[in-house]
Amino acid sequence: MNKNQTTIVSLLKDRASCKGCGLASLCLPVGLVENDIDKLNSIVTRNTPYHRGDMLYNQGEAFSRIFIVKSGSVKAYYEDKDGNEHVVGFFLPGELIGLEAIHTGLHSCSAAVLETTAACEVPFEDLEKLSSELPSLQHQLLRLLSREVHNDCGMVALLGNNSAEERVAAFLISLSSRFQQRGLSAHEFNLSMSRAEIASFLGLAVETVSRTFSRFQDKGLLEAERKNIKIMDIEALNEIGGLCASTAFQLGQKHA
Amino acid sequence: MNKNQTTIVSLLKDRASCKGCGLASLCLPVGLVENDIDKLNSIVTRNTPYHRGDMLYNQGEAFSRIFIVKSGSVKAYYEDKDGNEHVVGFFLPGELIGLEAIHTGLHSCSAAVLETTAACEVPFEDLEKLSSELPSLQHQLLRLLSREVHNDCGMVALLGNNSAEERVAAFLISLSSRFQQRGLSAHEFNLSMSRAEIASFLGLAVETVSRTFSRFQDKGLLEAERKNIKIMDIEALNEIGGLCASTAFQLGQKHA
DNA sequence: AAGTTTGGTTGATTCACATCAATGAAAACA
DNA sequence: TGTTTTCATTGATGTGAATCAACCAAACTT
Repeated sequence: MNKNQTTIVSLLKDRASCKGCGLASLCLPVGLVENDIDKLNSIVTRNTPYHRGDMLYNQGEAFSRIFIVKSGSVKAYYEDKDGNEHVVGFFLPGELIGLEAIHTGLHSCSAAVLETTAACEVPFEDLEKLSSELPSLQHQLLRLLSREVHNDCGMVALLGNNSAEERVAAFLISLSSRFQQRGLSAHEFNLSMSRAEIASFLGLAVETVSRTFSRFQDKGLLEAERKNIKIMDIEALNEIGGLCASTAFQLGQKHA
Repeated sequence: MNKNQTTIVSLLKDRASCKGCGLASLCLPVGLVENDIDKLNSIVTRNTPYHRGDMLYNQGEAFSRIFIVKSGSVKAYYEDKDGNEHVVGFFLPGELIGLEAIHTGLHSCSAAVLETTAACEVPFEDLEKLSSELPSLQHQLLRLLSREVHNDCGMVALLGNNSAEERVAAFLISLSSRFQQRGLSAHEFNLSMSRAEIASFLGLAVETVSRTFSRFQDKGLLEAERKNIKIMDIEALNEIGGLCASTAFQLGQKHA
């Protein structure tokens, strides 16, 4: 094996480990030294890719592990007694899924994959154990849980106080800024979720979401061609939806 | 000092420490052995009582410590750019306040006391440090953060999908069960928050909350005499509001 | 390539809740 | 004790978004 081959092999290894992961700056490794990242890596499983409709876990299931989106996207939802689905969150790369279940030990919602998605899996017991050995990891885990609380507070504020236009604008702003954080375009992106899923998440009817998209398009704020969204006037959208939940809540990091 | 006096003194000491606190089974000490509770106790400050309107912290303030309600109650809210107040949560004894701020290091909302209230104060740095020494404490801290996520998810579901009647019923059920958990009556209690604060939290107008109370009263589900609430038919209320956010979310522990 | 299904858009109608307005009753204050 | 202020209730009216309904365009079938 010559030197070049060694380099390639080790690069490939890195790509498939926490160390080489491009999301490390958003995820659990934040603040960890290289040696500790290796320890974290040793408790992480990388599954074969999931496809649209695949479930990470189901409502009612026992909690044993958290998932982290590596690429693709995931929705969290629960089914009510009539079997209606209610979306409570969307997850993008670097975001942790399943945190709501630590408390009771049971998942209170289901997590379904929205498109071809890679995810890391971390047994929670192992994560807890390692966290008590590595203060930095404990710190980041607490921060990520807090991020979730923060974002959910923002959603409560949004759903409690804002109009359909404000909700949709806030949703688009949120996605845009999260894509940007991940090195993607803030101005053009594809939605992995349907209008119905957006509507469910925002507490609106599908028709209202559709009409709001059309109205924004008429005003020249964006161009929506099915799943493809081009944001033309991000300032104006921000004006409508960005500040309504106030500067206090940047719904930036996770859902909405 | 005779033996009786010694006993009384140590009892009083206990009352003012985590060890003797009646809320220990809901709060951070869960799962800790006596010796570890003492360590926890050593980083907790018990402030002189707060009064209605006093602030625990203000939106925008730097985060340094969490609060835990010992008696009384607290609301969390944020002010939008127009100065309107939006309630995002109510906290009862044993519930942790300020968790949303760990992530950014800044409080994204304000916390105001609703009635004469005692609260414990825990410097977060100390709590983190102690948590990495005591795995049980780390575990409970994670559980309490997760409880918050869980409850907020429930609120998102409630606000996104349910009618005014369902929201008010769910709110009352939630309070009722939380009072019961704390050894108080599930059937009769006093609201520490105004109708306007309830309305803000539930994303409704004051008038709608008031009318809904009246309608419930007409149906014989409850008797509301200003702040005093007597629940007459908890089953029926559960039927309206309890199951709507499904069995998945018991909004029981924290905020409505 | 025609038929079927699914997802999205648009229009017409309805309704639940917000808003506006007035009144009453309890605290708060002088 | 009267006055002011605040909070809760109830009624009348208006409206934003849900619902109902039709249609269109992709995407999937065979």
